[in-house]
Amino acid sequence: MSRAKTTQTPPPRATIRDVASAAKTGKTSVSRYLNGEQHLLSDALKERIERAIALLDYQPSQMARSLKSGQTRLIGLIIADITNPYSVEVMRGVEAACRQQGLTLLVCNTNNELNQEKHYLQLLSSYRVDGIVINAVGMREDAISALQQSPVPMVLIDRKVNNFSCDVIGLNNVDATRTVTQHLLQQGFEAILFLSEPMTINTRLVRLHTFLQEMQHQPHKFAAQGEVELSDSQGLETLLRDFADRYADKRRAVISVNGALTLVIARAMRRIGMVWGKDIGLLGFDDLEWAELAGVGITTLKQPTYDMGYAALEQLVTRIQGSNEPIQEHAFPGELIVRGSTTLA
Amino acid sequence: MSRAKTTQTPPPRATIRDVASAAKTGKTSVSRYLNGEQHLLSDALKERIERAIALLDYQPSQMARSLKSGQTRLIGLIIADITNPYSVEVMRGVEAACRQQGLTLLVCNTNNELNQEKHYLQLLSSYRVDGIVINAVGMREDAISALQQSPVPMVLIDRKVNNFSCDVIGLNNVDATRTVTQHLLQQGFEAILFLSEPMTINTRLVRLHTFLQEMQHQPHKFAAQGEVELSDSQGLETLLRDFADRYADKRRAVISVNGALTLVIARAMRRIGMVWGKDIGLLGFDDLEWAELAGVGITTLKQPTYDMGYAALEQLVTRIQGSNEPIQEHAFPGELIVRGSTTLA
DNA sequence: CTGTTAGCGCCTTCAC
DNA sequence: GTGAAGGCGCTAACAG
Repeated sequence: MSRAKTTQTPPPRATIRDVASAAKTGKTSVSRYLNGEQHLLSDALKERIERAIALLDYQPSQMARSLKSGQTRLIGLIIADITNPYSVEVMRGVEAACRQQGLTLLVCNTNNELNQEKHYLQLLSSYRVDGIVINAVGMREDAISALQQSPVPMVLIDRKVNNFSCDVIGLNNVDATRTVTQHLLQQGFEAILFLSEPMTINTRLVRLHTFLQEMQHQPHKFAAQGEVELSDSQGLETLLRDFADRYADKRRAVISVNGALTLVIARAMRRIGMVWGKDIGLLGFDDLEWAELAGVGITTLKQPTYDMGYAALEQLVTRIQGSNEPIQEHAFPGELIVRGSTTLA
Repeated sequence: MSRAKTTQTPPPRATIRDVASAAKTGKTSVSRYLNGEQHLLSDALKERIERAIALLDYQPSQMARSLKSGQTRLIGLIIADITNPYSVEVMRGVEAACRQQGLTLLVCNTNNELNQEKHYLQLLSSYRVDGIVINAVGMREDAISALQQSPVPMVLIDRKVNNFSCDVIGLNNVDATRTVTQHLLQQGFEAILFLSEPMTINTRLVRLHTFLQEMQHQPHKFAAQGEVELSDSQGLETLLRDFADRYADKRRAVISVNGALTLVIARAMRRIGMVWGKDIGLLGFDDLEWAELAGVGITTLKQPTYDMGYAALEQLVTRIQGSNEPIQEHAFPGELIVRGSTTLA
């Protein structure tokens, strides 16, 4: 019966005190040993401590350390949609930078839900993370109240939040949208439909406005716009058909505001037998790993997502270290990758 | 100058003591208030505490709590390759389950590097996570030594590790591989090439062995196998060409051992002008969001990844709660999704 | 019903 | 060189 008990209760983790007594010394010396102040210890003592640590498989508790020091060396990353390859690349960048700085990443996925975002913000705060990188759900004020209070340094990725002043890392949306629009015009497209998910996000608005602005200068060209939920495939098909009908005699193209939408648009086109690169042009923000495999290929505007994540963390670290420089907005350039979908035969 | 100082030193977070004194009471009452023992407090006191908390924007420190209780309510998830959509879905499942259980997820990406894995294992342990879900890098013994020691409950996802007894959640690889092989045979394919990344992972081995075994029973059919690194596009092209040449007069098909490889194979086929669904059959483990868009579509064996992640966490929780039941190996069924690539015209 | 007290594991003066 | 003592923020006896 004592056996059962032994199995059930795992041996409690060794503490610094255990190590100390095993090494026949005090906690202080062990602590010193751990914190690189080894030059203060006699070789004999070092020896003993080393052995005791190995013997007990001792690992200092970060919890206790953090409690004492007030620094957790934990970074929170809040991502709106981890399903999105864009987010995954950002995450990889942030993570790489964290590793390089000896920080640990706490990743949270809000699934594009505002209350999840609030929940995680509070959670991270209660764990006393040293800083937060956040890809916000929206730009409305809901989340801000919670944000603005917090004394935790933050950096926004991609999406700005109204009335909330904070460093932002993102794409140079204006330049990128101009590039994209000009490319389509140069390829001879005459009617362009800008498709977007709901305009609840700053980035989407900027892209749309820039697009419309670019098109204004064009005398005999036509700009159209549509808004769809990712799940509304019916609505999307209708939108596409209407566009094709209205500009039946023009060379037509569609711009997709982001990668997730591009996938949905491509599927819809498939279903209604509209072939990109032949019946219609297609261009999407965000590069896609399968872009070259889909029919004749899909032209994309690639963002340096990994670098953006990396840069976001670096910026965050300067804030953590107490930097008081004015708010930064770092805009990265995009890269147009031309494929078959925008080079009509 | 006092202004500068104020800006630089953010107001220290309120502690339970601050709340207590603001509410003119002791820490205990505040603690009780926080821990749902409100029925023990007088309405007047509750009132005051509530106000004090709101006023100071007080949030209890999880660090201190964990230190006291010995439980962090933190779960570690170690993922071999976060780039892989498979992993992302697993993560989403684990995360959903965590949320449902009031646990917080610490996600680590090992990038398929063994030393990263070891590093993170130790890190999670030093943060005293309550449990770990791990998608191991390999099945060699290197990492195990570190693993086996640990008193932290663990659950493996997808990949088993030799000599390490631990619950495992994964696909029913035998059944799935049979399904896949039989499907190709029924479609009239006569020569089948099984392509895999290096055989460093248990799952891949099982799939290969099952495939070979299934093919043994087939009199006039031919089984071939190849091993490639994802980055070795040259080698892959050669492999595909050789296969096509050797079985020039047979109906040929390729099985890809996982989603990442399927992408690479599809690209290689594109480059050498080999058209799936026409020149050759193609079938891959793991469903891909773009599978229907690539040419005539690619047949896949879909895994219930989200559910697997969810189940993994649930299993982990039973262990955390002290369950001593024998090691479980939960194998989920796969689902064959037939598309154009395996229905030769 | 409420407050006082003693640690959780660690680091850090401060003495020896 | 080394160790003892106090406290980080919190919870849980144990008194009142």
